[in-house]
Amino acid sequence: MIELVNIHKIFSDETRLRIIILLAQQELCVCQISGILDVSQPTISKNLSKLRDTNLVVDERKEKFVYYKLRMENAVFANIVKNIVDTLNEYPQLLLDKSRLVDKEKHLS
Amino acid sequence: MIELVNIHKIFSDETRLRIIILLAQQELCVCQISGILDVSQPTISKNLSKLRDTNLVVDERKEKFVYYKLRMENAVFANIVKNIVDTLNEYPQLLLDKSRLVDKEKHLS
DNA sequence: AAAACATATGCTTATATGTGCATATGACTA
DNA sequence: TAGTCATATGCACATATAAGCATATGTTTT
Repeated sequence: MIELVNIHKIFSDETRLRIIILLAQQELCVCQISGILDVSQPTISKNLSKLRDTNLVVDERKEKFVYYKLRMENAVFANIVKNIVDTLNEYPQLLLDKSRLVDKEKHLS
Repeated sequence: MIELVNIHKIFSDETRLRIIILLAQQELCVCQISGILDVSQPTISKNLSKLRDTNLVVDERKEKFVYYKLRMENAVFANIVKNIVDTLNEYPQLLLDKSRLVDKEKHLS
């Protein structure tokens, strides 16, 4: 019950929601998320810490960067993420974030 | 996007969550909810007001009582409610609330 | 080893939010 | 029409939470 409430609290912040949906596309490091969402590095870092504390992401260092990826073990969490991703067209901001991610990926190739 | 966040805020409070799941069983008046959940009347009333302001419940007066029932038009909201109701066994408090509701109904017959 | 860089964290401030208590409101009833 | 009852609301208070800024931490690279 408390866990149920806490999961919904996680989605009750716009910044955190945007981070989660970005990570639903692929794993990313702090500076990539900060750049794509145009949100300060400490804000991203703190939100990711909260997600890690709730066991909703895992982090892994690769050279200079710390990459975060979603953990989908929690069924409630996974369902909510899936529902949002499946209806992404309804959320312009999330679509924009996703397109920015894709653009940045292109520049790498 | 903001609406998405607001829906999740609705579920981010234990009292409100309990009210919603109770109402998922049947429509109820303020004093019934207050009695079943053992939460003060003003608290129940304020939470119901918030739900009404978000268009998630409707109220209807019948004699001395004001009955509230869920509105299921919002797909995001409806999905979350359904997921919780479908896995109610995982949430002892919600099961207890439901059993208290059933008990009170029995006394009426 | 030192410098540079990515990330994490402490502190502060602003704001939001939940509840208790008292009381207002408004409809039903005698 | 008064009184009673169910519900709503205003105010005060406590708490939670998000973000900014500065800076600490720790790893990599030269």
